Order: sequence, then C-alpha cells, then structure tokens
Amino acid sequence: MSGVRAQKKRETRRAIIAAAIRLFGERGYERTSIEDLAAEAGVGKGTIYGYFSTKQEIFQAFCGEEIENSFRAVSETVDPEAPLLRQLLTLFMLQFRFVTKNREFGRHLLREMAFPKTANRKSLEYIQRYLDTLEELLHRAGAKGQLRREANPASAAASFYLLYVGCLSGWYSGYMKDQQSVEDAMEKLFQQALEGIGS
Amino acid sequence: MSGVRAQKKRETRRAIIAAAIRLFGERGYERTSIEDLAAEAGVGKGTIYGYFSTKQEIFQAFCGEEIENSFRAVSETVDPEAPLLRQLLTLFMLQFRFVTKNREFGRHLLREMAFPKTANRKSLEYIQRYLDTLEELLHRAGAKGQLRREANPASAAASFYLLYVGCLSGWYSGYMKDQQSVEDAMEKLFQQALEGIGS
DNA sequence: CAATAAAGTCGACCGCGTTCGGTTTTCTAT
DNA sequence: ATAGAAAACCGAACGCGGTCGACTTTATTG
Repeated sequence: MSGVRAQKKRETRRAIIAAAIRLFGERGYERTSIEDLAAEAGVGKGTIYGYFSTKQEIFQAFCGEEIENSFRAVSETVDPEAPLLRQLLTLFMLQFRFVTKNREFGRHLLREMAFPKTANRKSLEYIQRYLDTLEELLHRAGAKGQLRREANPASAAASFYLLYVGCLSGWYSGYMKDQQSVEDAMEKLFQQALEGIGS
Repeated sequence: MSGVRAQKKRETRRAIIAAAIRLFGERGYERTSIEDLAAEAGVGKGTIYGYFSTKQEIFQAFCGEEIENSFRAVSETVDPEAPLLRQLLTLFMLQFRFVTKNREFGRHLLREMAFPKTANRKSLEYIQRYLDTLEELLHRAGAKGQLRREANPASAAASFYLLYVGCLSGWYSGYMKDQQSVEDAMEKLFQQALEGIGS
C-alpha cells in the first residue's frame, strides 16, 4: 500500500519525458538516440521500454505539451470579430510559424498524424482538436450569416484543415520555399474554397 | 572504349531495380532488407550503394513504374464527357483502389511525397504529374462552361489534389474505415469545393 | 520476519540501414 | 603486353531501435 513503487514509477516517467523535451528540443528527433534519452534520464536503455513501447510514443508524449501551448497561443490571438478569411489565416499562420521554427519536429508530427504506421488514438485526437477549433469558428461565422445556408460546418472545417496541411506539405516538399509564398497560397486556396469553383 | 564496364553497370542497375520490384511487390518495403535485395540481384550489400545512396531511393525507382501504370489506367477509364464531379471521383477512386491494394506501399509513398525527409526532385515530379492531369481536366471543364469565370484552373487543381490526399490521410489515420466512407467523404468535399462555402 | 511472488531494471544482443577499407576488375598509356 | 590509375565490388563493422533474460527491488503472505 505504501506506493513507494508507484511514486518511483511516476518520477521515472517524468524524468524520461523531461529528457525528451530537453534533447528532442535541442537536437531534434532523429538526432536523439534512445540511449541518449536513457542517459539523460539516468536509467538504463531497457528501462525506457517499460514506460514507452516505442520511440514514437515518447515523441507523442513530448508533442502533447507543445501542441497544447500552440493552441493556447491561437485562442489568445485570433480576433472573433474579424472576417472569416482573416481569422482562418491568423489561426493557421500562427501554427505555421511555429512549425517553421521547429521544422524537424513538425515534419515528424505531420507524418505521423497524416500517415501513421499504425492507426493510433493520439493522432486522431490531435486532428480532432483542430477540427473542433475550426468548427466552432465556422459556427460563429455561420451565425453572422457569413456562410451559405447549405454549408455544413463539419465538412467545411475538414476542407480548411486539409488545405492547411496541404500547404504545409507544399512547403516541406519544396513546392513553396518561403513563408510568404505559403501564406499567399493559403489565402488563395481559402478564398477559392469560400467562393467555390464550379458555376 | 569497349564499354564493358558501362554495360555491366547498366545491367547491375537493372538487376537491382528488378529485385526491388520483385521483393517490394511481394513483401513490401519494410519487410525487404537491403541484403535481401543484394542477394536477389546477385551482388554484395555494399555494391547497392554504388547505385543508390539510400533505400528510399531504390523505392523511388520502383515507384516510377507503378505510378506510370496507374496513370495509364486513369487515362483509359475517365470519360471526358461525364460531369466534372464524376470525372474527378472516377480518377481519384481509381487511384485510391490501387492504394488500398498496396497499403504499405501507398503509405510510404505518400509520406515521402507530402513530407519528405529532404526535399527532392522525384517527389515534386509525382505531384506535378497529378496537378497537370487535373489542370487539363479542369481546363476542358472550363471550356464547357462548367467553371466560374474567375476560377483559376491551377489553384483549383491544387485544391482537389489536396482534398484527395487529405481523404487518403483520413483513411490511413483511421478517421474513415472503409472504401465507401472514403468515397462519400471525397464526394462531399469535392461538391463543397465546387459550390463554395461562403455566402 | 522469512519466503515467495511480482514488478522493475539493466546491458548484452539482434536485425537493419549505411559506411569504410581493402581487394578485384576494367581502362588507359606506353 | 604491361604497369599504373580508376572504377567497381564486397563483406566486416558501426550506430540505432527494439528485445531478452538474468538480476535487483518491492510487495505479499503466513
């Protein structure tokens, strides 16, 4: 009943995550080996696998915090009175600027969110987080009559999210080189999504 | 001047690609080791790296053929007289069905196309291949008055492409489980892209 | 307080992608 | 034909993610 064991477990777990935040943050994901993490956390290599079954899983724990921070920034910055297009651009460019500062981190996260090796709860949670934020934003816009009657907020949210991820992809694959072109592309695509393509 | 050397090089290169097509096709990318490829091609492990600097690169050579085939199928099946939405769905569902039959292959390819470790020409080529096909298709539709006046075929093509890739992503991440839901989602998103979201 | 079970720890070890250095084969110039 | 240079070849060796089984620490039971 003493919980000495449970206590220790929690401490060790935290130590590993702390090591991950330190080292992933400094050197990036690929350049940090499990042994590095183990050493930094003061445990043996094998021990890590008693807490996380894969390096990827450690990465996800690390992500949790980063993502939370980035969404906090969003809710503080986006002006709910601005025009819809402006709101969307503010939201996504904020996220994008974060990604540009953590290119490796972002690439790895996006890969795992978009095309995970094995479907996992965490990836879906992150996506859902985006979709919820967007849906709410769209819902407000709808209430102000800025949307078509027939428009479905859920699938509209999905569209914007996918176009955003697509712009990131364009940046990562070298299709667009600098921040400005990404912003321009995003604006164009969003505009087009609002206006519609067909006649 | 005899070219014995050059001849051999070409043969070896082909042997490696042939081995890749065999083994990647049979067991998939991850389950095929470089040593397997080397053995199948009848060369030493190190030799492979005289021809390809990375396993990924071998994969891309392999992709070249597969992608070519899949586009051939597209141009044979899509009916240029059908309504635009129908054409788009036919095109993409054909590609998607190919992917469902080669899940690992598709995941690997999409990862590398969307978020490559290092920006590379090949990824851009494949993307461009899609965009060109779409742009032409849209151009034809425009000529028949099926598009808005102001619509820009290039960015419209980009939208559809990104929405398509996004639907694949939804399938890979487990957001949508079966082929039918992917098709439904795609139809909904395309329809929405044509009609527009805003008022 | 033993004695036994259960949980946790660890580093040697495996398989794989990639690198390296020595060896063999082909080319070139006399 | 032959010596020397260049290219190509190969498998041993490295680094890394992940596994295994022996060992240590904590919990449980009578």
